[in-house]
Amino acid sequence: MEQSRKSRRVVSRRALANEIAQAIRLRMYRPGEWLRQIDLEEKFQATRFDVRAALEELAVRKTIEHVPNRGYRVAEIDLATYFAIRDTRIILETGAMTGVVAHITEEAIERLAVLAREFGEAVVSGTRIEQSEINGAFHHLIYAHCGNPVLEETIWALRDRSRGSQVTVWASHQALLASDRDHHAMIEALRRRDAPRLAELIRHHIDKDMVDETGQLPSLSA
Amino acid sequence: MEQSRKSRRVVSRRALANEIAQAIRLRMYRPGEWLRQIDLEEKFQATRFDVRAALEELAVRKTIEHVPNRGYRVAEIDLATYFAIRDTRIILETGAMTGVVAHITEEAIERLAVLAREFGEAVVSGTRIEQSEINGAFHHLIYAHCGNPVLEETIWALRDRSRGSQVTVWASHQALLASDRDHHAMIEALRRRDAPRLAELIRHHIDKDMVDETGQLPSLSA
DNA sequence: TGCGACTTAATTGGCGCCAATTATTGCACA
DNA sequence: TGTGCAATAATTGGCGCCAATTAAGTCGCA
Repeated sequence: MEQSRKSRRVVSRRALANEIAQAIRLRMYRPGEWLRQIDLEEKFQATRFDVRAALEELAVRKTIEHVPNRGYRVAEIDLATYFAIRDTRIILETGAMTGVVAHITEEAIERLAVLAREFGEAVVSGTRIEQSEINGAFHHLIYAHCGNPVLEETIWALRDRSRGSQVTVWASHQALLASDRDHHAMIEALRRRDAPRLAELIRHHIDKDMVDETGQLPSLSA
Repeated sequence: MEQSRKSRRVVSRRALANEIAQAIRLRMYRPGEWLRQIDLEEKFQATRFDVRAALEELAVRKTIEHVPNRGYRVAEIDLATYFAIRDTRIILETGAMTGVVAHITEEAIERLAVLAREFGEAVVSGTRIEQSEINGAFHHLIYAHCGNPVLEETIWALRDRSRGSQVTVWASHQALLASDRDHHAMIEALRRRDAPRLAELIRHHIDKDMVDETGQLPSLSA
């Protein structure tokens, strides 16, 4: 009981950074928004020191950006870096597919099928956040089976980095339905252990998710 | 004059971390070696606070590892992560080649040719550190022309991470000579804008540099 | 003489205070 | 009424001190 304050600290070094990252993922903080240290202190029940350490970690991971004497804010990435991240993701995530087909188990594929079904349901009756979380879990589970922890980690870091943008949320219902179809096609390719096909699907998937919504991009070009 | 202390601080946040990273790259600190904060304080003329921030940053970047209440030490990576980094590097660095042949200028290729020649000279009459620096500059210059800053940065981060190992230093003179030949072959392929050939050379280059020396690997398996 | 517990020394790491910087508000003046 | 300047308020960030933890050294005991 009397350790309630202290145990909080022990966990916080990395965990607090992840909690804040999670909050950014869930869009509780929008790109461009300032993260005031005092607010975070009480919101996450942490000391100023821990908050600062967490913010610094996120700044190193490029999830947020640091402006001296101004503070930290959710990185607002421009179109050029946006495409740069997309292209890098394509290289990494397609490159992971040979490993995935080599290592993934039948059980894992079944779990993926369940997630794909859940995503399909969330498309019609779920919130944006639910859709995003299930989609994240789906892809996370795929890359978790590439047999290369470093690759998995690198992929995840880049995905987190691209969240700090307005374009990652699906713009249209059509895009959501297309994503749903992609997921099922991926499972099909996984069952056949067809790495090239999978890579092509992934490439298309990333491309679409990140480009299909250029309709709302003008707000970014400012 | 009176800002001598302060200006030091302004630079330090990121720069001090890079200075320490550089020192690790140059093997002034060996894998497994503890980085004592007091030593770093006077060695780099920084405050304890800055040293700690820099160490934390390097820990986030996985260049060093942090053990609570013990301190920071150069990460001693095991064989499995070693191969994981190698495979991820191959995916990224070969994937960058299409961008490189599309964006690199003739002047840049000439500068690469100069570096390749310098490396060839360093192989016979230079120190290990000189060889390593020229080799780094050569590859850095290549990836600087891939037209994708994010990709370049990711590649560099991974390269830094693999330094924390005994196997990155060239073991044999033969390996050095082979590296030298590879460099010239790369320039040849660059002149012909032959991306597939370049990718194949890079793959072989990484593979060899990192595997050819398994002869001294037993020291790692401990 | 070897092993274990205790004492001492060295190192790390948490945290709060205050200075430095920046944003905001209000006021005077054109 | 609009604009520029000055005072005020709020926020960030540097840093030193000391508690907590760990490693090393020492002594006693079997």
